[in-house]
Amino acid sequence: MPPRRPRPLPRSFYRRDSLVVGPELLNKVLASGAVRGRIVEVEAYRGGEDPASHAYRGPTARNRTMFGPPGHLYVYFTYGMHWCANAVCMPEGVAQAVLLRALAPLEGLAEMRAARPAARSERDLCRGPARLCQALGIDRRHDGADLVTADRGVTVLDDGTPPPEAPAAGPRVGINVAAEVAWRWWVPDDPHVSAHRSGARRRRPAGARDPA
DNA sequence: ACCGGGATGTTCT
DNA sequence: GAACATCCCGGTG
Repeated sequence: MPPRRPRPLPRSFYRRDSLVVGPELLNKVLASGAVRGRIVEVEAYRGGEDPASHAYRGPTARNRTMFGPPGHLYVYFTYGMHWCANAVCMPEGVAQAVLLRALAPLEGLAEMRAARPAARSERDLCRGPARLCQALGIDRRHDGADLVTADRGVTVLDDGTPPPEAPAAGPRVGINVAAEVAWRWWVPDDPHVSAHRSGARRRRPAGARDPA
């Protein structure tokens, strides 16, 4: 029983630093039409100051949405098969964003299951940045979508649930630089938070031989 | 539960 | 050619 009727976050919410927006996005609701989930895990990326950010070396065709106005969705393709989604922060020209890493499914569970046949449980439906995009049908078509006007059906809603008073924090997942900063936040004890895979899993180059 | 390896293609060196 | 803001499956404990 949410204290009030869900409504999209205003543009001003996103116009701030991703280190502030990140933890404040916890417990907001990501909606793609009628398919919805509560945001339980996020990470901040900070453009030119952040070597792990796609925007670290300046604008490219891929990352241009990050340099655009706040409150839009930056969707990128990775590992040859997955889409991941971020909320763009800060005024136009400053490339910051918050990666949406996990949701607790709320509505449209049947559609999520149909979109994610590999998920073995409700818990796995949106546990991970690419999984949640798959569950909500987010892909290339949504890069640049406006979260405030919901021009492509995707938005972030405030239903009155406040962020956790003391969000859990730790290093970001899956990166090999700037691993010391704790720019990942999650709702403490929530089972839908993605597993932190310890250590950088380095792929061996395709032709590399084992040490004899 | 935890771990390792393969999938798959765009982007950048 | 290598890296990549990942996921899935099959192995083992």
